[in-house]
Amino acid sequence: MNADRRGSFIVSVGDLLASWNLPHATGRVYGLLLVSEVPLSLDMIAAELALSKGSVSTAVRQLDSWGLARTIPQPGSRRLLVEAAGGIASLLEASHARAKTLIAALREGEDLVSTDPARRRLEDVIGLFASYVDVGSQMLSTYRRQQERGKES
Amino acid sequence: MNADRRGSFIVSVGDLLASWNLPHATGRVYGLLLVSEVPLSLDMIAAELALSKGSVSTAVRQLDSWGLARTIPQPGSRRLLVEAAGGIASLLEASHARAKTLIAALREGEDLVSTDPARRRLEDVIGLFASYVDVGSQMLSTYRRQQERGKES
DNA sequence: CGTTAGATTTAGTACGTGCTGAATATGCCC
DNA sequence: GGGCATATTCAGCACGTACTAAATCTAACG
Repeated sequence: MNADRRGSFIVSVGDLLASWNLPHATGRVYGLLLVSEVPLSLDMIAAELALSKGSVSTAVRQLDSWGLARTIPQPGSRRLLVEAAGGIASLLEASHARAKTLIAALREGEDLVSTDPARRRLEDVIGLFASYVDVGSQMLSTYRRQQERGKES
Repeated sequence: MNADRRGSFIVSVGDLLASWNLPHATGRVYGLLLVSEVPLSLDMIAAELALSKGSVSTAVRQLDSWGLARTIPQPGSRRLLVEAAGGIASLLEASHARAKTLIAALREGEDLVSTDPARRRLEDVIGLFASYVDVGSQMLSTYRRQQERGKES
């Protein structure tokens, strides 16, 4: 049945966002939005995902604040429709920001150890982590550039 | 004072490992090992980090299982000494492994949505995440190669 | 063997966090 | 303004998880 695949897709997206420390429920809402062809109301979301209206409300606001969803007010009603708004790029960038302050803190302590087997080990760990973050950042910025190009056409 | 810098370095390493879902205490143990010139006993670790012996024991075993520390048995005593063993590379690789099964699950659901504004959006999200993981993997494997080269000299 | 020094395991506890349901706020229409 | 529909906020609860302290296990040495 197809509802199964839909369901497992949705929980996968939940896992994905959970790995960036968003609540699983919030991630599932995003997953649902991604596979929906049309914008959804909060009640529909709550019904399909078996969540309370309260949870859905906060989840949507979180998604909105991360740029993962946008809410469309309906003229003549208080009802909001919600749709996915592209990119997890902002999530990745946020975690990079955290990572960079972390790297700075590590560098700060780098000269606490001076003699050599330990010193090399330390530099190696910090260096690896730093270049890991770097390569991700680079990739993100080229992605951003491509996206801009796509828009202006 | 220098103990402060030492301390904040240690909690930074704790934060770092915590971002890979290891307990903060475990991460702090790793941090302490990184800035120690000599191997430490479990009791010393417990004393310096104000942790119970039990916590330190499990923390060390976790680190060992991730290849982040190794334990050195002392002949003629039951006491173990512990030292840092390089690389967070294995942590990164593990999270990549998780990410790849995740990507597979997402691809599985990709054709749940067929008509086009939604379809493109979905492909974009999955594609970005996939290439993000890819670039990290590549970087890790070149790192591994360099390390091998360093060893064999 | 018994004792001692240490590491490991286990039961219990405390804490953070996310979800629910109810209460409250806000906008819409008459 | 009153009443209705919908969204938001908040207090309370439930659950997972990590830490502690005590009990248990294991090895070394007399």
